[in-house]
Amino acid sequence: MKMSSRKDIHNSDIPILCQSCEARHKGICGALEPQQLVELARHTRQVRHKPGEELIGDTEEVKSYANVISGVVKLTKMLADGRQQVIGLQFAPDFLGRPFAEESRLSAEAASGVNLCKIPRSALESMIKTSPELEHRLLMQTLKELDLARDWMVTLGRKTASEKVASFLYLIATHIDPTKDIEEMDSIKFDLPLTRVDIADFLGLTVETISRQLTKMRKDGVIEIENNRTFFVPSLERLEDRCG
Amino acid sequence: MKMSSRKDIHNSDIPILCQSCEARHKGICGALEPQQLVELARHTRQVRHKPGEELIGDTEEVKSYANVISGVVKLTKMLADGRQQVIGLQFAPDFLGRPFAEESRLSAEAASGVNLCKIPRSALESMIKTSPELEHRLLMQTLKELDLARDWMVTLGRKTASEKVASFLYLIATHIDPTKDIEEMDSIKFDLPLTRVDIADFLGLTVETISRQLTKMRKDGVIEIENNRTFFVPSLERLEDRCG
DNA sequence: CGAGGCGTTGAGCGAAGTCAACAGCAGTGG
DNA sequence: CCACTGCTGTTGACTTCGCTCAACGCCTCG
Repeated sequence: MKMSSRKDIHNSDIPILCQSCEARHKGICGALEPQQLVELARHTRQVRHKPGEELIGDTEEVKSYANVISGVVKLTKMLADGRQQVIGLQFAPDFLGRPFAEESRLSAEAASGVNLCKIPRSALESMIKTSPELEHRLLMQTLKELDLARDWMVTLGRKTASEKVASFLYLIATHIDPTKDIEEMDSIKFDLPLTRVDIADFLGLTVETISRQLTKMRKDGVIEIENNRTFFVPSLERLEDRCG
Repeated sequence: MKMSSRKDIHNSDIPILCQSCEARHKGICGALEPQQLVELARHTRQVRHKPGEELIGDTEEVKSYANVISGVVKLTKMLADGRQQVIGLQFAPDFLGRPFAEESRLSAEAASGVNLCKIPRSALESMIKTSPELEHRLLMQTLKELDLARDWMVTLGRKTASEKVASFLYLIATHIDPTKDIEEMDSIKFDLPLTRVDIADFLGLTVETISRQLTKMRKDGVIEIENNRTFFVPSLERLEDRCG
């Protein structure tokens, strides 16, 4: 069986699943033979979710995986007494779901409007058995998420409130539009996919602190805010300087 | 080629590499044919490290992977101004190293005395190409680490100082001895593999706070301390109650 | 119009940080 | 042998950052 070259595989910025596989080299689909593509397409379907809709609940049985086509998905965990922590955000073209787990150990919720490409668990797992390349891509995606989680642990553990907020805005600014090249940008305008409460839960802070820090950054000219949700960053570099 | 059953594979509590492969079913070795085992043994070698020795530095080129045979390895990241965060601990039989990365994005240091089974990067990566089962085990290990990292994000972001310290002690108590079954234990005695400074860097706190919280837990009878490093937990259940 | 959700701002408080002193211990060298 | 140094850990006094509580403004929706 023909396989794509190692070089291609090392590119971690690829969707794992993708129903419309025009750009085969960018998807998991790139690892599949034509007949496998047909097989895949028989099982996947695109679904749309409104902001706030729960995609999968804690301790819920995992019945399907998905690929984020557009929008932002929020992953959260809760303590027994209700304290909540957002443990990750997923942007297009991330893979959604915990492979080989009987049940989810976290909740996933649409933060913004979200388009997903869903595939039943059994279908993906049986395709993995026949296509090692598929599993390799899953491994690359998981390694990428582990890297991000570890970066965020530094933010949670060792940064001040204002550094945390700056880091959050920087993360969103550089991930919200998967078509843009981060290197080539200086200023950027975007819509926040999260409420202030969500941001607080992501950063381990309170809403009030978020609000105060945003006001401070606005007064310092690092950001401009329209309509509470639309942000403009005149200099990404200056924002990065505030990330600690 | 014969492969072990899916059921076996789902057991995440297996060493990935293991030079002395007597217990083949427990290692990555279980995925290999006899002639591959011989091939593996030609490349691996066991090394011993004293506490505090650096195993791999930030931005250092990755030349080999390793499996933790005994002891505890501390993974850390640092901010530009020197603030440090411990982003993970690795116990036997964890796999050490970031597959498919050109350079390390973190530092690894022996926290206690550590025995490793090292394998050159090229040797492992070429074996992966011929044995998909090997890659599957790597995926399972990475998923396990991702789960742990996300659990710890909740601790870092949403727990109080005393809950953090309790959570840390609980983590150590339940992981320090890989041969013990957690379910069957109530009381336990163990040596801390980390200094107070390390604990502080793991929990996003200061040494002073660690010290004060430990003193408080000792006065409350949740723990007993001998020689600063040797801890006794009379009731794991009571410790767990303090984890939040 | 009022209700409810989301966001901002202020006043006061408290948990954790900072700074400083000190104790215990291992190593070292006169 | 003891003085000296350096490292780790503890404790106390004081400060401060971020939390709590409360009020209020601004939307949207019914």
